Amino acid sequence: MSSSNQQQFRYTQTPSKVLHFRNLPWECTDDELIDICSPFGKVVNTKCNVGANRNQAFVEFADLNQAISMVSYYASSSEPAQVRGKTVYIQYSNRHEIVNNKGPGDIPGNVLLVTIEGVEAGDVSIDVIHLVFSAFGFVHKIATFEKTAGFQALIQFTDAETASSARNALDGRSIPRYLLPEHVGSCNLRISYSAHRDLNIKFQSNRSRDYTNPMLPVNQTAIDGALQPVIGPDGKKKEPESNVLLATIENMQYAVTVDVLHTVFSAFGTVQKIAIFEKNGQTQALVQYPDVTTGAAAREALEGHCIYDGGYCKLHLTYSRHTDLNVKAFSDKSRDYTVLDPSLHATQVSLWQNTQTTPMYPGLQGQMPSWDPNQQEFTQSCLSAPGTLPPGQAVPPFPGYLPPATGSPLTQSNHIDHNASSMGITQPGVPGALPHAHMPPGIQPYYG
DNA sequence: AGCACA
Repeated sequence: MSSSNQQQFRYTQTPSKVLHFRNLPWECTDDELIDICSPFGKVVNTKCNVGANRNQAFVEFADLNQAISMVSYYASSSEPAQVRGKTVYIQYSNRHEIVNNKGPGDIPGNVLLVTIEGVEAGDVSIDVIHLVFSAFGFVHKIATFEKTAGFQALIQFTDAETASSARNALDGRSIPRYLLPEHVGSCNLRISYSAHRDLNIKFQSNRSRDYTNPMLPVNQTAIDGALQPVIGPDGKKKEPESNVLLATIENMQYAVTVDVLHTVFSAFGTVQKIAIFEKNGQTQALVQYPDVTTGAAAREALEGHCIYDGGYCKLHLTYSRHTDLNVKAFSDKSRDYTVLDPSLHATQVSLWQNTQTTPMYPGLQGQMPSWDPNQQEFTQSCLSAPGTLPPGQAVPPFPGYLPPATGSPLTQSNHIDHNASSMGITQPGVPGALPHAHMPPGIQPYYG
C-alpha cells in the first residue's frame, strides 16, 4: 500500500470552487486559464500572475461541482493539464472565493503608467523608453515626470491589447544595461495601467513626445542632451533630420549585405526598409526607420564607426530626403521588413513569454537574460573609437538582436552563450535575422 | 511545483 505524497496531499484538501494553479508559464493570461477551465464549468473569476514568479493563478468556478470535476478529471487523466505545453498542477485552493483587489492600475487601457526604479533612473532617456516599448506596437505618445514614486512615464499605445502585451512582457523586468548611461543603476520597470486615454503633449521635449504629430513645436531648451543640436559643434549646419539614413560605406573589404545592415541598424529601433546600391563606384545604402528620432539616434551613434573590426566597412551617415523607400520586399539588395509574415509576431511573443522571470543574472539555471552583460562591453569595444579600432577579428559590432518589429532589443535567447559574435538569435524563417551570427570573419573579401 | 494585501 504505497501512495505518493501528492495523493495524500490531494486527499487531505477540502474541495473548493476556487482552484489553485502552479507551474504556469510566465505571465499566463486569464484567457489561457479560462480556455482550460471552461470545459468543466463556468469560470466566474480569475487571478493570474500570482506569486513571486508570477506563475501561479486562481480560478473560481460558479459551482463547487465544476471545480471538483476538473480536479478529478486531471487526477485520473494520463494527459496532465497544460498551458502552452507546460504541465500545470491544479489543486483546490484553501480559500473559497477569489478576492480581487483590482486597483485602478489593474484596469486595462491603452496608456501604461511605467515606474522606472533605480539609481538615477531619471536619466534614462525618453528615446530609450521609446525604443523599449516600441517593440510591442506603435507608441503614440510618451510623457515622463518625477513623482514621489520615482521616475515615471506614461506611454500611450493604440489600444489596450498592445498596452497589455507590453505590460505582460516588461513588468518586473529591467532595461538592458547597454541602453543605459554609465552612471545609471539597474532600472526595474513597474507597469500598471493609467486611466488616461489620450495624453496631451504640448511640446516635443526631453520629457515628452508625440510621435503622431511631427508638426508639434519643439521645445528646444527642454531638449537638452537628448536630441542632437541642429548646429554641429564646429558650427556647420546639418541637413534636416530624417527617418531615412543614407549610409556610405568606406573601405568595404567585406561584403555588406542587407542582413548585416539590418543587424547593425536594428540596435536603435525598427528597421523598416533597406536598399543597397552603387553610386560613383561606392556602395551606399538607405535605411528607413519609422521615425526621425530613431534615425537621429542611429546616425549619431553609428557615424564614423566601422561594421567590422580593423577599420573595415566604415559608415558615413547623412539624412536622406526620402521618407518612405519604395523597394522590393525581398532581393539581395533591398528588403522591406514591414511586409513580413504575420506568424512572426506570434513566434516572437512566445519567445518573450516562455522565458524566465528573473530580470537579471538568473545564474546557472540555464536561462539567460536578454542582455548579456558582455554585450555592453562588446558594443563599446567596437564602437568607442571610430576609425581607430585595433586590428583583430572581423565580427559584427552588434549583438544580433532582432528589431522591434519582431522583438525588442530585450529579446531573449534561451541558451547561455558568452561568445558575443554568436549572440544572434536564430529565428527560422526570419529574413534578415540570421546569417551574421556565423559570418566567417574576414573570409569574404568584397570584389565589387 | 506548493496559496493571493502590495
